[in-house]
Amino acid sequence: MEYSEKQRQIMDVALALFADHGYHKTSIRDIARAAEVNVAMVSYYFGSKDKLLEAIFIHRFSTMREILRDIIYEKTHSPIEKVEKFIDIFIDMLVQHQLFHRLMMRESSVIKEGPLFDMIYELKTTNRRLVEKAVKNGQRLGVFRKDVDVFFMSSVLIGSVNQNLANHRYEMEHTQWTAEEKEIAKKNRINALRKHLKRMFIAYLTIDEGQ
Amino acid sequence: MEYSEKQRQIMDVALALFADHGYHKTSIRDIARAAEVNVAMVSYYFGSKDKLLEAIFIHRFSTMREILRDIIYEKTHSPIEKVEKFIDIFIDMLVQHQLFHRLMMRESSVIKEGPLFDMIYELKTTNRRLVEKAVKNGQRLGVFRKDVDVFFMSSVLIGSVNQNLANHRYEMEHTQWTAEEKEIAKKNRINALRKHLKRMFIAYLTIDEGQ
DNA sequence: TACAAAACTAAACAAACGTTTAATTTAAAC
DNA sequence: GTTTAAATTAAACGTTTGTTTAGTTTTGTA
Repeated sequence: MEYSEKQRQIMDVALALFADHGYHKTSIRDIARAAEVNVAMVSYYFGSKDKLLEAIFIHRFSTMREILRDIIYEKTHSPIEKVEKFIDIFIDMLVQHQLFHRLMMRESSVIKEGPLFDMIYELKTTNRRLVEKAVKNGQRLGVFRKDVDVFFMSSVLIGSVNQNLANHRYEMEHTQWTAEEKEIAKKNRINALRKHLKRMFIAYLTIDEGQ
Repeated sequence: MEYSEKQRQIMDVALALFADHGYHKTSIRDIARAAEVNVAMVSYYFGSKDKLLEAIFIHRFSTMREILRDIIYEKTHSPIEKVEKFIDIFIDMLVQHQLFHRLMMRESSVIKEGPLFDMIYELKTTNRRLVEKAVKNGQRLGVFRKDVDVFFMSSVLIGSVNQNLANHRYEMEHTQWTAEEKEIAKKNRINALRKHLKRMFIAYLTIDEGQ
């Protein structure tokens, strides 16, 4: 699916507004105003507001799919390195697509059917399968323990990163830092997130039960 | 603040609809129909739709505040037991108030000011302070490591539980189990969540760096 | 029973919503 | 330069929205 510059402009503006104020709170007139186009253009190009959301999802999903697919082909030496690499790529992905990620997380709690539901379901399943693959690899090599809950692990991965970013945004609302200071604080926070998430996962995966 | 039976009925119905379909997607007429009252009653009792949401938040928050406050007075023997107890109470709280928790999580991403923002901010801060207290206690007794990131830990706690419950709901949409079977599956899932979350936290808190 | 306050109702309100229409401008092709 | 299709516009469409009004019923009190 190819989009003209104007179509992409509408999609980008809509994504930002949807992420900031929610899908239903954002009106087509809000989008048109921010994108500096006529209100009729959204229907003209995308058919409807729902279809616009769907177009945004399809567009962003194809990128995320590629990133997740690339994780498999990452050549690493040990199972631990593989887990660390996985976490790095995963965090990079969510940070890079943070607006879309926020939108998806928010709407996923009320979407119960249709193409968007299927896409989100696919993403969650893919994510879980990749975690499972990495875990089983480590188990086969005798590095990881046997009784690891993959459902739990994938929940922790996406849930922790998501909550960490959300909390950080919340705290930033209370500060009066400059944009530059906020950028530095964000980088530090993400680096801390990487470090502790890796440590926590590896501790959970390798620790001996016999205490 | 005391509410009559009818007022509580409206609040309960509204909470369920808000949690299931989102605040902005749910109309006052939807609420009135489900609660079997006249549309004007919502404005009559609560003033406006926003105030109704606020009333729901205030009402549920007072309960959650009490639960979190009780955690401090939990008498336990060791720091590890304290962490385990904390996780148990926390999960109990989110499961018991799962509708409200879903609503709060969803709306917290778009609420940027006002009384609801302040309440959510307070809850996050309280939660983090309690985690900090438990961690420092363990550090003082030489059981936990020194370089623990409390911001990270509180994010992992709420994020993991939230994501786990959300994923479980997502998977349930695809099955055709009976209500009873779903209830059993849910219980099992929550028990697994308890077990693995405790194990993971304790592994992260106690493991030696010198590997 | 009389009365005042509270509870409740149907109807109407203006505003905002997503979408469509009909007309006009722009761009491309011949 | 003419023609044809695409892009763009302002205006209007019918619904739905949250809220208010004005009137009725119920309830509690003296």
